[in-house]
Amino acid sequence: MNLIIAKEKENTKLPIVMRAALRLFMKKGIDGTTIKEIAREANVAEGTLYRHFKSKDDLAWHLFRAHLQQFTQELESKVFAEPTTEGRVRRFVEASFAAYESDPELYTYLILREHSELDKYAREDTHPGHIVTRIIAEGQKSGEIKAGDPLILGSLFVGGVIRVAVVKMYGSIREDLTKYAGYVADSIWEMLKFERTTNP
Amino acid sequence: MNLIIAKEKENTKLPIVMRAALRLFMKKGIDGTTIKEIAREANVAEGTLYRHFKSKDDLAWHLFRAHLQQFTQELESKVFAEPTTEGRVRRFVEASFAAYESDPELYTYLILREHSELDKYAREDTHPGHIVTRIIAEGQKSGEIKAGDPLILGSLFVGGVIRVAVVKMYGSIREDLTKYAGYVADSIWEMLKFERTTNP
Amino acid sequence: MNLIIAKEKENTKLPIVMRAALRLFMKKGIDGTTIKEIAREANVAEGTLYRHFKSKDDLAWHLFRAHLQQFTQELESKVFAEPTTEGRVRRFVEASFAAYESDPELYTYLILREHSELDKYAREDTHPGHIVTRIIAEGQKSGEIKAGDPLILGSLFVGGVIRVAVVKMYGSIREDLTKYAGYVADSIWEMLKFERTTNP
Amino acid sequence: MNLIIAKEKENTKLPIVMRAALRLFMKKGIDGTTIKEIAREANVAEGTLYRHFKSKDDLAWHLFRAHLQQFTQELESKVFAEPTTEGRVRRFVEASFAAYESDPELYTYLILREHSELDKYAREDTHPGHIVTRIIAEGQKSGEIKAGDPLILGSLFVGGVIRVAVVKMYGSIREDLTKYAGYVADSIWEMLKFERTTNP
DNA sequence: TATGAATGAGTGTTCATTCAT
DNA sequence: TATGAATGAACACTCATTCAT
Repeated sequence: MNLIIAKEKENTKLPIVMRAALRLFMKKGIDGTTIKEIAREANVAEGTLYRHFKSKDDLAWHLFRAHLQQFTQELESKVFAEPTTEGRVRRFVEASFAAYESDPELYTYLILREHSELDKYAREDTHPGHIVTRIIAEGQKSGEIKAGDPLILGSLFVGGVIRVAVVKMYGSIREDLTKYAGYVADSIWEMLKFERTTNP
Repeated sequence: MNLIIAKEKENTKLPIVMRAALRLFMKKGIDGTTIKEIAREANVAEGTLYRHFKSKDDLAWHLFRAHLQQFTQELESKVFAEPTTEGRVRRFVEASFAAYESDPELYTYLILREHSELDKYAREDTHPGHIVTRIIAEGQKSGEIKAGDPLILGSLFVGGVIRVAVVKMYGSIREDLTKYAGYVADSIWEMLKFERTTNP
Repeated sequence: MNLIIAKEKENTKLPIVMRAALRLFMKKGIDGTTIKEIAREANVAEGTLYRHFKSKDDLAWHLFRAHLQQFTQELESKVFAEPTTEGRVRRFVEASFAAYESDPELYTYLILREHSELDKYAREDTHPGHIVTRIIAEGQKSGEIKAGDPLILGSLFVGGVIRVAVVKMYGSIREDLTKYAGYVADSIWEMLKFERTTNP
Repeated sequence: MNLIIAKEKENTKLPIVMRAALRLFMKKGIDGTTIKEIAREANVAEGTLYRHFKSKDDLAWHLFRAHLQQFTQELESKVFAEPTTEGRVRRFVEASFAAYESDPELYTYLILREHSELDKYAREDTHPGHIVTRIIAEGQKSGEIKAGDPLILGSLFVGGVIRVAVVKMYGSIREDLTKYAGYVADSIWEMLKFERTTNP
């Protein structure tokens, strides 16, 4: 997981600018970050930003949209490569935690922070929450997952995964999240699975 | 659940101002909201705000801190009035959903939005996540909850609850959340409970 | 001839700001004048301008439109109070020169400078040129003025008057323009009048 | 009448750049036009402009000065080739209108627009107004033109000619100006000529 | 000669805050 | 207590100009 847009124009200052903006947006929010700060963090003149983006909002939006889309697509293809629902749940958790660890700044910006500044653009349609809903819905059809509104079950699932990452982000967890992936996946599976009544 | 500070001085413009600020902060973030907007929303002159608060930050912080503390305390006493862990889980879910429904603006401001602007003040110590961690830890001691890092299990628990509220906030859920409380509590309990092996 | 808008709110800094802006716009053009300069000239903070006008353009436009309209209306009523066409021509010249001398800054801003910045708004409809065209047209109908396109004759008339003021503005003329009014009116009248062929 | 500087180096991008700048300066003023816009209009990179001109001001000034000088000189020699004053007046009007029609953009830039941005350079010395003043002065000496301040009479003369062109520029006149040259010249001559009293 | 990314001083504008009324 | 005009530092953004390629 890495800044994809930045790779297009590698011989300009674009990647440096994007990484600087990402770091600051993540830490202080979009409204809370000034152009001056981004320029300073990137060791670049203020005007340089405007060669690549029409406005600060445009920068924030590109950073958000393109990467979230890519992340969600990769996640989706990984997850649905698994045949069983239980395997899919496990994969989702593993891939999410791996993504966090491989680029905590980007993952935090995309998934963990609520950017009310971006509400004016539609934000929900590419969220990984949709993948989870699909896992649930298909699992219910095949009888692997218990009955219930997929939106609710999906929220319990994805909310748990996100929250673990948030707690790590705030510093309460020291170890690599991937260490917990198995345990987390098992726990979530207990919640979702269709309980076959055992015979007397 | 109601704006308590506001009740202290009912004959001034304070409650109107606070409610206006809350609504705007929730919708557009703290940095994204201007004093002018708050004044306009409250039908008050700009200077008037400074009779009641030292600064915009002060307003945001009071709004946040006092209500979060009150909310967390009420929640804690309700939850631990229950003797069994399963009952506590149920109570937590019910009270959270009820709080959302009784004042969605306040709940969103306190719990659902990440306010990076408030990071300068400590924010974690009064979060309902702490209640959950305590439920888990005590439940493990009494053998009702399965083994595992309470921080992780607590995150799965509280993350699920929060996520359901977020999804409702974004408009994907129509019904009153309290309708789902039982189902959600059951599901979470499946995830947390100590599994007694049924057979010899 | 004086700043009319400014009179509405005499206890604010509005009149000072308008006069300062007028002076600078006249001297350096609208685009060539900065907000900082206006503020400095008016001994006022930059932000103050924005309490009274939405933008620099808005200021320039109000300054232009309202005063041009008032000037044109006053001129029109003065001119058409005269019964004869020759009297009207004389009145137009006198009133124009008097207006220049009573407030050269305002007259220059309104009439003498071409503000390409204001082209986006319609500019022609309230110009004194329209008065002149009407004088000509009515004079032709009554037989006092010779035949010919009123637009052309009107342009010769008003262009001459304007040019005299421009030359004075650039400093080539020392005396008060009103001194020349009679001579100028006579000259223009020679150009416009219907020439009765004198009998042998 | 054509862009002469442009002809010097016909194999470079210079003429295209100058024509583009002229068009934009005329439409939006010098301050109102950016280097980026000129470059875009000329299909040239921004940096390219600086091969040919030291600065934007330099470009504007060259465009103005060289062409105005050439225009004025041509006009002057045409006018004073005429022996009679009445012929000179006629020639001045004809040549001015012909110049407008052959290159309205250039004529507008040179004569019709007031460029306060160029005030820092002396602007008056090559203006066609000077030709007119000379026509008047010589005509008075020879008894063909009536008494009066040549500056005033000249302003009435040249102001009329300019105003007709301005009105055409703003679109109120449809026909070719040269069609009106005779009528305009006659009218102006009525205003200027020495009136011989016809009878005893 | 031509390019266009980079620069940074400067622009118009915003906005939290102050203060005379 | 309440007002809203005034403030000025800070903001997002522009643009003439430079420079490595």
